[in-house]
Amino acid sequence: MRFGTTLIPTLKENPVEARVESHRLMLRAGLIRQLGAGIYTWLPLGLRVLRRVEAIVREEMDAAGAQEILMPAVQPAELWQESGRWQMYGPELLRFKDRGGREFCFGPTHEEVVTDLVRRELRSYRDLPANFYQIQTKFRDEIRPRFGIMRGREFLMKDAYSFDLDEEGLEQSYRTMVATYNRIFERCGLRYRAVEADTGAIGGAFSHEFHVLADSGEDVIASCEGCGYAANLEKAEGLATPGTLDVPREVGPLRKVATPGRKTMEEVAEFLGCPLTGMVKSLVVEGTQGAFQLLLRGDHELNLVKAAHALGMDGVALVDPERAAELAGVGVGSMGPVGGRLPVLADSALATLSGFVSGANEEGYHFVDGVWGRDCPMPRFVDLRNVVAGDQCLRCRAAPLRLDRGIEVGHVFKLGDKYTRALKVTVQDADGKERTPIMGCYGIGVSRIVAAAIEQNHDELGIIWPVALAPFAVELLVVNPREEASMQVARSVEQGLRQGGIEVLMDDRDERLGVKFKDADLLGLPWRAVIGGRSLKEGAVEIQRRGQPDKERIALDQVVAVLLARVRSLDGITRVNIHR
RNA sequence: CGGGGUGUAGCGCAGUCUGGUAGCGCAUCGGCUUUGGGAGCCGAGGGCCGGAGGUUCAAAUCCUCUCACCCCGACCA
Repeated sequence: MRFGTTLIPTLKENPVEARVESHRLMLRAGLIRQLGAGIYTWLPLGLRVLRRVEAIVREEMDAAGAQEILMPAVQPAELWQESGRWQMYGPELLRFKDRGGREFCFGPTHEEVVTDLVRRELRSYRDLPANFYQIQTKFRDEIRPRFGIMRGREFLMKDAYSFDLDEEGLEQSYRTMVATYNRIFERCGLRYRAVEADTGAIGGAFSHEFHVLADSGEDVIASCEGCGYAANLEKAEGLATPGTLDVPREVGPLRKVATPGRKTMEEVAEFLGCPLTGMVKSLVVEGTQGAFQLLLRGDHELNLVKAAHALGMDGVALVDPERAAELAGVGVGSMGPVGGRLPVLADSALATLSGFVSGANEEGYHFVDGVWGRDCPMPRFVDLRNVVAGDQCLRCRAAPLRLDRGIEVGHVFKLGDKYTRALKVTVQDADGKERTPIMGCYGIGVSRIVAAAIEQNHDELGIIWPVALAPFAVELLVVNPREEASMQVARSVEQGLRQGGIEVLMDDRDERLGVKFKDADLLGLPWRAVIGGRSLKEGAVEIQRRGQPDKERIALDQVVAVLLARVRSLDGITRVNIHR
């Protein structure tokens, strides 16, 4: 492909609206253009990357025995009413009517459609297991789209749905998908981590997320360097590092001390000379089952997902200070477990505390030397907090947890019979009895992978594509395209590489050299070959790996062979063909 | 949804407070020079000032309404 005749509108300046590197670079390198909030056009170069991700996903899904289909993006409301999600889904679901006034939505996901398909077409246990997937444009009317492609409203997703007769079958399907996902992200050349995840409202037993590691990631994931345990922050459990009061000791009687004007944990800790780890923090949450006072160690953070689970609610929210004061009968800076009026739940890390400091449920006072069971009823201790770096791993108890930031690019989970039951799907088993199949569902954010790959692979000059995803493996940079001799060399190298199965981008623009170099750095193709100028005079072509400082001169008759070998060996990754 | 902000040439912005009929840099087009890291000089083209209504002799500028987009906080591939 020729640079000069392709729409690659690179930008010299940084777009003001882009806050993360991937968004900036995708705009600057001319991969995408914004049409509306969270809605983007993919330009030729960006589309090629998208197609590469798709191709890898397809190959691996097909190899795993999944069948590709393509379901409608527009879905009738009836199906969603049947599953109950028409009411449940909320404003994120884009709804509209056709000319006849019939209601539809633009699919944010396709459980209903695929389940409907299966109920119509599959009759027998012999039709199972089955796994259908598609690569489809989805739309979710996000509260706040941001970071460009990373959190757009319209996005490209691979979604797959497995159907099995029983739990063992589902387990097998699930394992296959986890293995497939590992291969997919490895082939993409990304540094990623698979982590255990919360199953959310659907409540299935098992769920994993796949995160591309990047400092700018919106999610936090915890992992153990000893045993390999990894989970997202919502789910991760750890053993808190003991504080100074976590040792059995003689504790005097409960004392009430004046702490005028001290509200925050830090203020009280400093005033009383007590470590944060010896303090009990009270937070008020409210949900469908009412309000509760949650207790955490002074240095810990509440995890709302865990709180909801512990309280048996779908979700809970931290209430604002006014509401908290109203519910607890005392201001937020003065609450404590001793003599409070709300039902209490305590974080496990508090169980070993002897002689804690807490609010006295009286404005301007705190209690010192509180003891569970003596000064207040023994609370129920459960995991309520976010782990912090350095907590001990609960699985192996031999190594600390570390925290990293990640971008969620894949999610697999066991759905169970939620949809097959709601839509009354049955197949006959070997005994002729009707059985309800159980489902697994498996998503990959295809377009998000493109952004995540850039987020993970760039420098101050531009993108540094992993070979597997690069829109082209090689850029041929023609120093002076008006020199017929240069162009002849360029064309023959281009042809040689193409015959070797590698597509190239030839920058044949009549631009100043500096412009072409800058654009080459920005686009970030893995190899750059400079044709012309001083090297060509010596019968050579200069090649350079993007991101590496050293340049090599290769004799003209060797260029094609060398580049082919280099591209094929890079990262040990085979590039797949994206066209036809 | 709440809070803040911006819409003026393809991009980035000034002009708005204090009304007088639109400007700068980059990009584009032409010419000359230059040619291994975003060139220099000369010249040119391009703007219903987001939209609608109002005030005024006169509106990018003041008023009202509206639309879009961006940013900051609670949600998710």
